[in-house]
Amino acid sequence: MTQNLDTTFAALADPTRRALLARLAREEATVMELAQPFAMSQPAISRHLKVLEDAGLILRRVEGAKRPCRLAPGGVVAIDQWLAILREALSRNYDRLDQVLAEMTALPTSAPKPASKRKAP
Amino acid sequence: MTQNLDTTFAALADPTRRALLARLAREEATVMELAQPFAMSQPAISRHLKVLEDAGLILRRVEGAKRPCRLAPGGVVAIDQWLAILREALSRNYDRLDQVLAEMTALPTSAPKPASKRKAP
DNA sequence: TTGTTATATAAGTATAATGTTATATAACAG
DNA sequence: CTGTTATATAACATTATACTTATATAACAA
Repeated sequence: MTQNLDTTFAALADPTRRALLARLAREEATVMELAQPFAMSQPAISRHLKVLEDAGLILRRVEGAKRPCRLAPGGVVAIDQWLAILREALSRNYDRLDQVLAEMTALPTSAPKPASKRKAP
Repeated sequence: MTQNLDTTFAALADPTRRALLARLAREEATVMELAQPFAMSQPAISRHLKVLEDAGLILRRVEGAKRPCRLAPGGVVAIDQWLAILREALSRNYDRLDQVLAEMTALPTSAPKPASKRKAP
């Protein structure tokens, strides 16, 4: 249940699985309903759904012979929490860039760039 | 480099690469600096960095013989845009749950559920 | 019961990912 | 130029992923 980030990111790294999630974002659906639009066997879809379940991205309930799937929040929450590290760092960099640009504007005709030497033939 | 989601999610699905990104969230670093804490060869780290670069998660500049790496925003932005689909659907589900709970509270000893079949919009 | 539908699991295979060591390239220091 | 440092690439082994078809299970319908 408490999926790890490896599993969750890997689950999202497949276009079929993302398409399944996009479908489930509209409405709950059974395995056959999910499989129908794909040029892929039912066992293949079943395995994709297992990957999504292990990743905390979907939940399944039992309803007779059917197993309707719906989105679960766990995976997205875990990913968001991890991405927060990157978001914070990126926004810090962005602020710093703003500051550098502001300084460049404030000091008009200074030395422009370091200009590193590149390869010789 | 408009990296695709497969590449970006797959890049994040590896603990070594996430650790590299977490390191770069603190500060820019060269390949050797990044490699040093890991029990892994330098070529392995170089390849991980290439994966991160292709994923739009880092940028590298040339500085003499060194190639300092820093975080890039592209990958995170792409992921966020895609996750928006799931977030929206999940919050819709959550609101619906809230509503169901509110109804259950409002009607104490009534018939248990209206149980309406959901259909597409 | 028997047949049908819905789904899961098994076995096999092809491709891709991740690591290794050895080597190539390019800049730097002398 | 020569040796050293920083990084990339090549070749290879190992393991994981993503399919396939065939079959198992379980509910439903007759």
